[in-house]
Amino acid sequence: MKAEKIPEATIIRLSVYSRNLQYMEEMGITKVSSQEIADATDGSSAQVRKDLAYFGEFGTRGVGYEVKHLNRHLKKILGLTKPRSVVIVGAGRLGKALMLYNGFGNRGFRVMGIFDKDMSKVGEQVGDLTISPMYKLDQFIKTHNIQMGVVTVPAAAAQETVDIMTRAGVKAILNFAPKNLIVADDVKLRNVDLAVNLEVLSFYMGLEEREGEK
Amino acid sequence: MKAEKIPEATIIRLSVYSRNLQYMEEMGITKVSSQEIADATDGSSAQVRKDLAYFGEFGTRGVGYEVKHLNRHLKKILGLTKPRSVVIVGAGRLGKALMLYNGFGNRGFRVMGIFDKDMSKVGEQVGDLTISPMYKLDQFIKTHNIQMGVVTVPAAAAQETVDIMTRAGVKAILNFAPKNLIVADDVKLRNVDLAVNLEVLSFYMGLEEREGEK
DNA sequence: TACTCACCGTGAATTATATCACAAGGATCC
DNA sequence: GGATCCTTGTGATATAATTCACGGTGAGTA
Ligand SMILES: NC(=O)c1ccc[n+]([C@@H]2O[C@H](COP(=O)([O-])OP(=O)(O)OC[C@H]3O[C@@H](n4cnc5c(N)ncnc54)[C@H](O)[C@@H]3O)[C@@H](O)[C@H]2O)c1
Ligand SMILES: NC(=O)c1ccc[n+]([C@@H]2O[C@H](COP(=O)([O-])OP(=O)(O)OC[C@H]3O[C@@H](n4cnc5c(N)ncnc54)[C@H](O)[C@@H]3O)[C@@H](O)[C@H]2O)c1
Repeated sequence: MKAEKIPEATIIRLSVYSRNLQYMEEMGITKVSSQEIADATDGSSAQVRKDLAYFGEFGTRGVGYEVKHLNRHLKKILGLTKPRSVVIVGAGRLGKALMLYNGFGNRGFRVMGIFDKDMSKVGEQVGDLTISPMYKLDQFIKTHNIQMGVVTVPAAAAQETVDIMTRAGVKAILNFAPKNLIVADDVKLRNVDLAVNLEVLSFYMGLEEREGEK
Repeated sequence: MKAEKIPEATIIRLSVYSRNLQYMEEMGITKVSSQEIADATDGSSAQVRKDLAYFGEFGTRGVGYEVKHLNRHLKKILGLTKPRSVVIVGAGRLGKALMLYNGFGNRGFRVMGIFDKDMSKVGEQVGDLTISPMYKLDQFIKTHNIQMGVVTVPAAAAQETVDIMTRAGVKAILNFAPKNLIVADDVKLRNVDLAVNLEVLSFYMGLEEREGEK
């Protein structure tokens, strides 16, 4: 792999390519061209090839890519070959929905625990896990060597939650709370913000509406 | 407003600025500098000013911005002054969680209906709405002039769902299904993909691990 | 083996986005 | 009312990402 810095947009696309290759694999398709990958993921074939070029040469000139082979490499690049252990903190509506989501497991992510502060929820069964109290979180992360945390607590509690997680050793966090969180440099943080997504859509709708007025 | 093309990244940041200005407003803070906005949203002050500059001049040199005034303008830009009506299709775990989410309403989004194909779910109460059957969706969108759709059905059903929505007149779609959807040019689509987010985190964790090996 | 074809891999050109740095201008104080 | 701050607004500059376009190379064919 080249030492070059890789755009995050490339990583996002690799994940989407991999998902589509997965579908192709399941459908029994064995070879694919950069153009076909582009069509399936609405991008350009040049973009597909550029993205892959950061990591090596996976295709055969004049032929294309072998679906299984390419997907195996993409999964390797994305770190999906070794299982990733995850905890969810905040067993509310969203936390439980994520807990019960199947799409999790079949990509190598294992939800090992779900935690909540509310003692009336502690003990409740969610899928095949039981909601645990917050005071057990630190020890749980250390004992089970948890690598990733998902934050589904209210915004006001999000910072204290990630502080506990990172102090215990979590190295990556997916945050659903609408709050800008602060983490150490060696911890990777991503925010999923529903409101922001809706507001971006709302902005573009506004543009169309103004067009219409003219 | 200038006719220039505005980066999507700018729109995303404006939404985040607005959220933080909202908090400031609620805390009684009346003035703020681009630097302070940058600190709250981890960006740079130059970035904040550039973003705002696409839409006009909102500050006072030597002083900064009036929180209320700036936030009012940002909301206007984002189209949050007129209420946006929304339907959710797919009353599963995720659809219900979104339905019951408060963060929706206080930014001008009104969930007007929730639909599902499964007749055993139809009639069920979710918050103050009742789950409706799919055959009513088209008429509902037309009658209530629904502008936005949220897709929380399984991937296999996502394309047919957006087809119904767009044919009925929906102009913007937020899709949670892990599927690349096709929509007409005048319909704005955004995808929220949990798996992609986790995989991006996984990738960066992989980089750290390789560092460690050296 | 030689010839053709198809499609990858990649440097170069283009376009987009972010940062820098400073002149412009309003507020405040004497 | 003039001098002094301070922070905005913005052109210029730097960096990053995408698209273009074509040379290189393996596969298939006869
Ligand atoms: N529900 C959605 O559709 C949705 C969408 C986008 C973002 N979000 C965000 O996700 C978060 C959760 O949303 P939700 O709808 O599931 O809310 P919820 O109120 O249903 O769940 C929050 C849970 O967090 C627990 N909690 C509160 N403080 C805690 C603490 N300090 N430590 C541990 N647990 C704590 C609560 O007991 C509760 O069970 C919120 O930040 C919300 O803004 C939700
Ligand atoms: N649950 C999560 O945390 C999560 C996270 C990311 C993405 N997603 C995606 O969101 C979608 C929903 O996930 P979920 O966990 O809520 O699943 P779910 O199975 O709980 O809910 C799906 C709902 O859609 C309904 N449905 C199926 N086909 C339909 C059709 N043709 N028209 C209308 N309704 C139909 C089903 O009856 C069901 O109620 C899936 O595409 C999933 O991949 C879920």
